[in-house]
Amino acid sequence: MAKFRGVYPATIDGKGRTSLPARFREILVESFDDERFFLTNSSPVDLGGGLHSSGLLIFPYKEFALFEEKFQESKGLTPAQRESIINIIINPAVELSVDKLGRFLLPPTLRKSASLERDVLFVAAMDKIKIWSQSEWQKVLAQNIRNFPSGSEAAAELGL
Amino acid sequence: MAKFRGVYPATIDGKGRTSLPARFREILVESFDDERFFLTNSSPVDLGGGLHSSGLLIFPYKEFALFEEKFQESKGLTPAQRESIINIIINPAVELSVDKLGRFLLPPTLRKSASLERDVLFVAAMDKIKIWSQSEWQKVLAQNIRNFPSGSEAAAELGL
DNA sequence: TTATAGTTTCCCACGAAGTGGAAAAAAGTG
DNA sequence: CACTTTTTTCCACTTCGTGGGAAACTATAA
Repeated sequence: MAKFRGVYPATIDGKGRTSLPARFREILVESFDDERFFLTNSSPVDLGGGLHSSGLLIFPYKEFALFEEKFQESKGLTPAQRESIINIIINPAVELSVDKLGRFLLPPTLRKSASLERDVLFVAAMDKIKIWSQSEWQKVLAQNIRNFPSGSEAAAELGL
Repeated sequence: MAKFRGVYPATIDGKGRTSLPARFREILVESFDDERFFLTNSSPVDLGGGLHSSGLLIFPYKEFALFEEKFQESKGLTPAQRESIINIIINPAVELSVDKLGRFLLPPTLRKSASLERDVLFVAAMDKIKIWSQSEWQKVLAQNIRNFPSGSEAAAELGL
């Protein structure tokens, strides 16, 4: 089953709309046979200056139900953690689908909580898609690069 | 099973396409019997002025699946390293194949992250192929040369 | 209930980007 | 040198992304 792959730039227009990259629309219907999806916050990340929520997350329709199930059944979470996940991920999630031109409206509250302005990136994440501001994503990558130089043990172990 | 061998120059055209050297196309179908491949970032390298990601990597289709498996099973990686590999190598990877003239489009995001302009090199790397800007590759080689002077222990040990 | 403002959706249009192929140019081969 | 293969350039066509007008819908207030 084909997964989402690749990173695509996009912009948010004056009305708060953005277009889901064509490739991701295809995968959505071909692999998840449903063009509906859920949009919600992603988990907060620390980019040096404290923890914030700097991205959004798209779940294919069915995947979100699976996620909720997994969450219900998971045993390793403290009550505080459960509450966080409910308030950040589960409750704010909205069901959406794209219009005839492949676009959708980013609900203002989600958009604000991820501080998305004009230039964003759609980043494949296996069976989900992340939406990040381009500048914030650069910071994540810069951090990642430091953890993973070629010639490192990690690289050698994987034949890279 | 024949591996990729040799270094070939190539150029990127105005639309961002480049042609996979004929020899590599042959190997791809003869040794890996599948003309599809995955293109992604290579691991970051320090060329003196800090770490960046200066090349791309082609995995024959099946090899990429094997790589993902190896990654899943590998035990020696810290969570930070795992995240790095996911964000740099795995998620940005795209499946491609060449057109009837042997060309393929370098996806803009990958192209930018490796800073590839016009003149590139296709460099054999066992069961993978690297794509580097010619100028950056010179720097890698210069570095390599310093680590391996003729007359060194390393050279003597191998009868070189 | 109706008026009004604000928001969301639909649709058109244009420019940018991607795809494919013909043909010229360059490189490789005997 | 002549011939074949590969690469590059160029052009045509299609698809995709973006901006904007206008219609539909929602919410609030009169």
